[in-house]
Amino acid sequence: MSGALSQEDKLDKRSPVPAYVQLAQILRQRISSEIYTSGNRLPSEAAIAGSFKVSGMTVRQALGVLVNEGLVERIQGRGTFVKRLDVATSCFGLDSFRSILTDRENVEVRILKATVEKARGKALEALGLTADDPVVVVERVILHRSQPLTLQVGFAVFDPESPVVENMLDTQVLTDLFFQENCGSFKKGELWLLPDSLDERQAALLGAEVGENAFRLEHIFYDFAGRPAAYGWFLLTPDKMQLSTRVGVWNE
Amino acid sequence: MSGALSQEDKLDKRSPVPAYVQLAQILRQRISSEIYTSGNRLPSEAAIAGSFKVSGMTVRQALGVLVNEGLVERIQGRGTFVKRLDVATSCFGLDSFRSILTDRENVEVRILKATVEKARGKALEALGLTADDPVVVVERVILHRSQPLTLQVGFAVFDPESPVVENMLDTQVLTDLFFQENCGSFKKGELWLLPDSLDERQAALLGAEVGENAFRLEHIFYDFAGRPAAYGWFLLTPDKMQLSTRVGVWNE
DNA sequence: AAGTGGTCTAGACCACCTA
DNA sequence: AGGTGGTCTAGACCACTTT
Repeated sequence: MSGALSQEDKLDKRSPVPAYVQLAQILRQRISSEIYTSGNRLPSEAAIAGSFKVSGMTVRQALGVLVNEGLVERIQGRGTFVKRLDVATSCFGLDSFRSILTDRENVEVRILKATVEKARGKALEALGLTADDPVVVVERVILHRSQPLTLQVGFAVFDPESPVVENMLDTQVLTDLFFQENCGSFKKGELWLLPDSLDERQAALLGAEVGENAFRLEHIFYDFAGRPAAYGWFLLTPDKMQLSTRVGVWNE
Repeated sequence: MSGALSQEDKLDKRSPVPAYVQLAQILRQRISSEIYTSGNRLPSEAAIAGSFKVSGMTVRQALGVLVNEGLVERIQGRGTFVKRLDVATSCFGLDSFRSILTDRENVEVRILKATVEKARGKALEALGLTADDPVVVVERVILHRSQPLTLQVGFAVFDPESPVVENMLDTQVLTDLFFQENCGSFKKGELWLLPDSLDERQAALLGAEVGENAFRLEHIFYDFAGRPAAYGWFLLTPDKMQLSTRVGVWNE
């Protein structure tokens, strides 16, 4: 067994796999097999560089990979340490939602409502408007393979000269936030995730049961002048958007 | 105005702020002010290095910062491009939950139940046991400033020699996953986030209303042999764990 | 004082893309 | 062929921590 180990403990410099990736992999395995143990120090950069006969920069790059994976922590003047599992540093991505939306030929958008109304409630506040300013309101159901995927409600400041209004009325725009194809008009955005449950109308539109638990994904986007320009939310049942994340050593 | 701009377009090499951070900031502002626009190419590494009189490595480091922020994308052979806003690349962290749990002097754990039972249902499946194998079941309420924060239910394989069982019965262990102080016994873990609503008992324990929407944070942890060792979940109302994230240019 | 990681230089060669 | 980013070297100096 130690033969197999020492074999993996050398870098193949002719390999197309970069040296720093190979090195990261070796160090990852040493963490996984408790050669380097939780809370303890790894050898110094110089020591690793010497033992693998690579430059300091290559070691640094390999350790950077492990830092990004949350496996180690580097402290100036002290060293590089194996991190303990830390649930709170993990984060939940929207990949499963995106993977459905990017399947474009099977996605269909059905407009339920597209009107100009007087602003009130949360949309008024989020968009920084004064009472009764006009806002564009759009409500859509997005379907995937003819099955309801999500109900989307959006509000935008009504400004006939703004491209945002055009975009709001376009069937594509909000899916484009995910398709990443037509969203140069926003500088930044903020998103919130909330637990919710479906009322009668929402359940009917999504083909789900009344009271069923769902995610509510709220969003607000700002234009390049820094003004809030679009506010709204998506309603999604959790089978349509699985949120999961991993911590610790998975890529051994 | 152009005077102010050109002033910021030089690096202060005597500053304690690293050159690559200053450079990233300048490039970020150029994206924010649409000097570099969505979808278009930035100057090449060599061009940036020349105009700021730094080495290629410093430019590379600065661009790496912007890549991590999701502002630009680098494509080998083509160049570095300003990314359009992309909701689906953002992710939700558990910082707000952690910030409460790490306020240790105000956190209190109240054990509701700690028994050994026969495995069944989801815990049996998650832990890879066969029917009626014994499992440790622990149920707790965690309070912050004497207010109920979360209800936690955990299952662990019953193995008298395993430190996990000891830990499960310890009032501290699962909060330690967050405190990051006593979790060297797990190699990896997986987490799921789900929308849920509180039943009568849960609502009473959490001082909330029956049917109120809540997050359910499920977790499973594996020991260094790769075996599932602990499964369970947290129930939390969204006021106790705000999940938000940002995309685009925020640090101008 | 010695050891650690953090920044930075000034090159080199390669893989990839576009023309 | 020429330009782009990706990897890598072999150093240098600095800031920080520990002894």
